[in-house]
This record gives sequence, structure tokens and C-alpha cells, in this order.
Amino acid sequence: MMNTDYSRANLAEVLRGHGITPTHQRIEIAHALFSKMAHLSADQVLAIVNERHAETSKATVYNTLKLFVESGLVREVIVDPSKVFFDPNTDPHHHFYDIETGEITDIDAAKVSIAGLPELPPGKVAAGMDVIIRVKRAIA
Amino acid sequence: MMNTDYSRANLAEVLRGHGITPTHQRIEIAHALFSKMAHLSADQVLAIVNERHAETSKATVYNTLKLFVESGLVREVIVDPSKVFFDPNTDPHHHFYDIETGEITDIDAAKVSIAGLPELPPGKVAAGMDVIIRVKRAIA
DNA sequence: GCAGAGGTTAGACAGAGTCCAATTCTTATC
DNA sequence: GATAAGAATTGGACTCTGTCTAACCTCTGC
Repeated sequence: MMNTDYSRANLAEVLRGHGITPTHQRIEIAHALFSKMAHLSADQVLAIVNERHAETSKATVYNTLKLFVESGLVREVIVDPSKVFFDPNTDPHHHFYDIETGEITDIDAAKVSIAGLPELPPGKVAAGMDVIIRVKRAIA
Repeated sequence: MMNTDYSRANLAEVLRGHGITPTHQRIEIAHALFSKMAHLSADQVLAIVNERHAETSKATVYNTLKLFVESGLVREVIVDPSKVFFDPNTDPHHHFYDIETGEITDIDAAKVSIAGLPELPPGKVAAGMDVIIRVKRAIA
């Protein structure tokens, strides 16, 4: 996991480290995701980035989020139709999604196991797999 | 689980048994779902129902699928934004979704366990919970 | 500092799903 | 079988995410 320095200068280095040219817009989008350390939708990212001055277009936000997902900087969490969130925590973990409140809760990957799968020994779900458990009420 | 008689007459009875007024359109939608016993999208249901003669509107298909989900007749399987499927198999089970091929595979509910949750003893996920595991390649 | 690849942009577009007011159907009652 | 009232259906306009495009801008290596 990356360190906790969310300065623009450090974020630029993080992007370079992932082979991503650090432009203004990309740094602002990374800052929005990492400084909040929350599950954000594309729309929320767009709003945060343009809070003070409109400086980033919708197309760029979508392009950049896609790029970040491809390079492993953030994860995509799909919880509902037209509710895609981007999660800056790329440690192996999964999610509860409360279909009543819309709340998302992280679950340790080690807590989810699927029997009978050689690729996925019980007690550990392979990294990169995305387990979304939709519940009626958040269970902490 | 309901029996395997998918005649219109029997489907009408099944709908009544769930407190649903059996209209022509609803019976046709139920027939599409149960006779195929497959994961269908709203769009696919609309196409199947109007195969011979256009007789059911988009609004009705959406209304009816929502109604069926609420009354427990089918399950909603959300695999991707703008990829929602309706599953006539309401037995407790979960899904693998192959993000490369789009293929959906059923998994026995008993094979998925989440440790540390009193409501969900290991080895069995509570009915009504919906576990969607997104993988890169279908694992049978 | 230049060239050019790569990044950004506004706005048009696409597809899934929702909403609405008018119309049609179902069903309970007679 | 006719009737009335509530329930269901309809088409079309609308919304919301997300994609695409073609022109323009910016970053980087030389």
C-alpha cells in the first residue's frame, strides 16, 4: 500500500511510479480519492475536483479513473446498476453493500472463503477478485 | 422452488399464489424467465416477449420484473453497471461473473462462507444475501 | 525551444431505466 | 353477462451514466 503523504508532489511521484504522466487533472483526481480514502463515484470525483474552479471535464474524470483502475492504483466496486465506486484501498478485501442505505463496508479478504476451488484455498480469496455481498442491513 | 410445469395456466396460479394479478403480459414475462431457466436481462425479456407480436411495453417489463423481485419470484443479479440479470432460480446460491466473457456461473451457497459474522455461520450464507464474485475467467 | 505524442475538452451521442397521463384490462358484485 | 372501480398497461418524453469525437493544449525528450 502507498504511504500516507497525499501532497500533490508526492502524488505526482506515485503516478510516475505507475507509469502515468502526472498532469494537473490526474493529480487532483488522485488527491480527491486518496485524501478522502472513501468509496467515491465518478460523479462525486468530478464534483470534488471542480469544487473551487471548474478545471476538469467529465471525459477526463472517466478516462483517468479507467486509467487508475487499469494500473492498479484504485479498485472499481460495482454495487448497483449505475452505482460504480472507486476505492483507493487496493489491499485484498471485499465489500458489504447495504441495499437499503447504500452504505459500503469493507470486509477482510481472509474472512471470505469459497470451498472447492483449487485457485482459491479456503481462508483466502485471490487478489484481484472482487466479492460484493449485498445485504439488507450493514453488518459490522 | 416451484414445480416444472411452465404452462400459462400454471404460471397464472403461481402468480396468484404470490399475490400477483396474472395479466397476459405478466404471464408471458414469467414464461420467458422460467421456461428458459437462464439469467436474462430486462432487454432480453422484452425481446423474447415481443418475438412474434409486439404486445408488451418496456415500462411493463420493468414494472413486472421489479414486482417479481419484490415478491421473491426471481432474483436480481447485478454483475456490471448496465448489466442487471434476472434469475428465476431463487434457491440460495451465488454467482461467478466472468468480466472477460460476461458468462455467469452459479455457485452453491454452501461453498461461500464469511468468517466472524454471527448472522452468517461459516459454511452457509443467509438466504437473501447476494454474493457476486467477479473473476477474470470462469471457474467451474 | 521544438516537434509530436499524448492529454484534455465541450458537447453530441448512446443505452438503461423511470415517469406520466391517458387508455385498457381484471375482477368482484350483481 | 353487464357494470363499475381499481389496477395494469402504454408510448413517449425524460433522466442519468458513461462514451465518443475531433479540435485544441501540454508535457517531455531531444
